[in-house]
Amino acid sequence: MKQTALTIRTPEDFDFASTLYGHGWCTLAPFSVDASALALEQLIVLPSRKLVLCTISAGSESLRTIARSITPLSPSDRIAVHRIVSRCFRLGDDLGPFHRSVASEPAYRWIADRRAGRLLRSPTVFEDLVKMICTTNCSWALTTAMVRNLCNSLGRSFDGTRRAFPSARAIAASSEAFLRARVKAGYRASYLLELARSVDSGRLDPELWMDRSIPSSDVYAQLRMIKGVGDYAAGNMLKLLGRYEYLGLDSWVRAQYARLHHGGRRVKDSTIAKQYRRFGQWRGLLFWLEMTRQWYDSKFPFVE
DNA sequence: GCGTCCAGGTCTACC
DNA sequence: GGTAGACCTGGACGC
Repeated sequence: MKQTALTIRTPEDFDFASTLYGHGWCTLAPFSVDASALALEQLIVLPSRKLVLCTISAGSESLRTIARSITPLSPSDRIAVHRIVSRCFRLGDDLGPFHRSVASEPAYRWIADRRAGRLLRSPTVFEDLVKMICTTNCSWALTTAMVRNLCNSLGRSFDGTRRAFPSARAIAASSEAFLRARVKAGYRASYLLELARSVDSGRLDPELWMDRSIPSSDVYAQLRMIKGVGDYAAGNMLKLLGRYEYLGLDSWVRAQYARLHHGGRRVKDSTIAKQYRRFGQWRGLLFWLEMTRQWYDSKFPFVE
């Protein structure tokens, strides 16, 4: 096994724990967390098709990344690791305007203080989209099981114990019956298969949504055309694309909003939307952070 | 042990 | 455009 150490510089307003634990993505394979070492383990597939197991932790104004691979990494492989880790940890996102806009309000000053707002994402938009569909209409435990099953049954093996997230081609080559029986995706199986086949054939290229010149409303509309992607999934996909104009409401945040603002009484979605309208392009991010504030005040729920 | 409910929703048919 | 019912799974809960 070859080992390569990389130091990846982070922005001034970056915080490792806030990014790692800001939502549940760190618990979805092929991510895993070593809570005692405060490190993220991530198995990634490079453009050269090499598999690299990365252990990422906080350094001094940097991410300390140990990359393990079967064969040595070439200079272009090292650049690819740097690019993928930076993308997952949202190092290129400029949250300065957001932090400055909320710092003037006492209730939200903690967001800038905690350098919160970077939501961990996967190496590809396709991977995030598959995972997002797996969060719909089920418990978080089932989501983690479905994603783990996808990796274990269709992902490439690194060392016999760890498997990467499967490519669109690998999922496309499976079948609905397989995705139901082995992945336990249930009725989502047909959605995942159709999505994977669209991406594999080139009919759909989710990476295009990273282009900031495309209006968010257009990306949202394209997401909503995908079977299995409704308001919740589309809204939260946009957050992973760095677009925060949609709230992405689900039963958990609705209940949380009711607890925080209405003594537990449920309110209409339009009431929630009205409450956050004044935060403009940042409303989706501010909403999510307000709903999860207790995680930052006490303990992140994903820490063992 | 068994039945029911519901969880980080979405789709389709129908009105 | 709004709504009812169906849809996989698995854990929690009541009996």
